[in-house]
Amino acid sequence: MLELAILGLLHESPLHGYELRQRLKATLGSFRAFSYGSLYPTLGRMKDAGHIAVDEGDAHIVAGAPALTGRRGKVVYKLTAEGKERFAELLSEAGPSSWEDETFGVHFAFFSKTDPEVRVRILEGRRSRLEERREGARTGLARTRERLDSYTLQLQEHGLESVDREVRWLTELIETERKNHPFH
Amino acid sequence: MLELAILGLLHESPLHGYELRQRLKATLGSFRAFSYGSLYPTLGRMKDAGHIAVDEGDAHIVAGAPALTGRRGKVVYKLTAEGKERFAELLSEAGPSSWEDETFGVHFAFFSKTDPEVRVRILEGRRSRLEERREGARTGLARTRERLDSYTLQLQEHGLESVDREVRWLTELIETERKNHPFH
DNA sequence: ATCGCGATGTATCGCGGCGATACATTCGTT
DNA sequence: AACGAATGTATCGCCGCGATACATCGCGAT
Repeated sequence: MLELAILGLLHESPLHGYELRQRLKATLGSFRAFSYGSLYPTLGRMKDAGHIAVDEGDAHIVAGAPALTGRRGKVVYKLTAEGKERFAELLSEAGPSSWEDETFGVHFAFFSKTDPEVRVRILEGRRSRLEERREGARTGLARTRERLDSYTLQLQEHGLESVDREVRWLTELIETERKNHPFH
Repeated sequence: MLELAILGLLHESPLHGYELRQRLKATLGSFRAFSYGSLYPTLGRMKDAGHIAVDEGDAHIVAGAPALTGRRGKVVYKLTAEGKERFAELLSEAGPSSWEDETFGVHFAFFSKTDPEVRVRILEGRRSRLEERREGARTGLARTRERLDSYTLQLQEHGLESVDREVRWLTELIETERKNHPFH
């Protein structure tokens, strides 16, 4: 999931870790963070997979100095050809079962790079999954309403409203999308 | 976090894993799930910690049968005295820094077992953290508004509205809480 | 009667994200 | 010149997740 975001950002220009995180915050805003504890391991994996390449900045390591462990230079990451392929692949996937919920937001942030048909598919997929979830929750609530104490009840009703709001938001987006791309 | 929920449920009656998960779904509803991949390891940890004890149901293991690895009986978990202490401890913690976001919902679900003063403290803590986050996001958005493409923008604005809604919800809850417990 | 299927039931695996932490450098303010 | 905030790289252990495996049980259809 972070992978998708990183590929998307590097698609525009090479960046090093710190910058990447700033851009991540700016792009995803309030709704998602990503700590360094996610970033660096993910970068490592992507590098191993050959999707990104590193440009070790000026390392400045003085050969003579013994046991000089510190002194790290900036490490700039850039997309490889395989990385671009991978990005396109992830953008079109819309993974029905697995990678859900949070992933949607990340993908949505890169919608302008996504094929219009795929956009609608993803929006509708997300919406129908939320609707399922909502119906399940609704009937569950109706069945157990009496047995729940007031706090649990309030929590669930709040949750339901949130899901409902989300569904309405998605519906608006889908309509707009259809208006702009009337075919499919 | 799951730990808190488990302690809360076992507080009422002993349960085995499957039941526990059903109750988890019923109590937390739409907003949180917890898979078995979380449940069983957590139960294991809690058992090691001495917070719960197991009542191995009728095991039905026939001694004579060689290499009969299968045939598992129900495993019933119940709270120990230490577990009850642990539950009280977790309920009062309200962990300011670390365990946030999702944790709040779980804790809220057990609010009726939480001290009224602590309830208000937790609600206010959650609200102020959300407000911080919101202000950060707001100023960030204002600064970068021009540079963002329309999808990113919509995502962030939707996120902001959601946080706003959440804050309003919390404010209502706090007021109700104060009305019912005018002191503190 | 039995066949199969969905619900009940326990459990593990590897992946990936998280908060905390450590450590080094650079830059602006006092 | 001293100091703290921002910049910068990196790792640690914890925990939750989806997938998967496997076994039993009750029940309705053939």
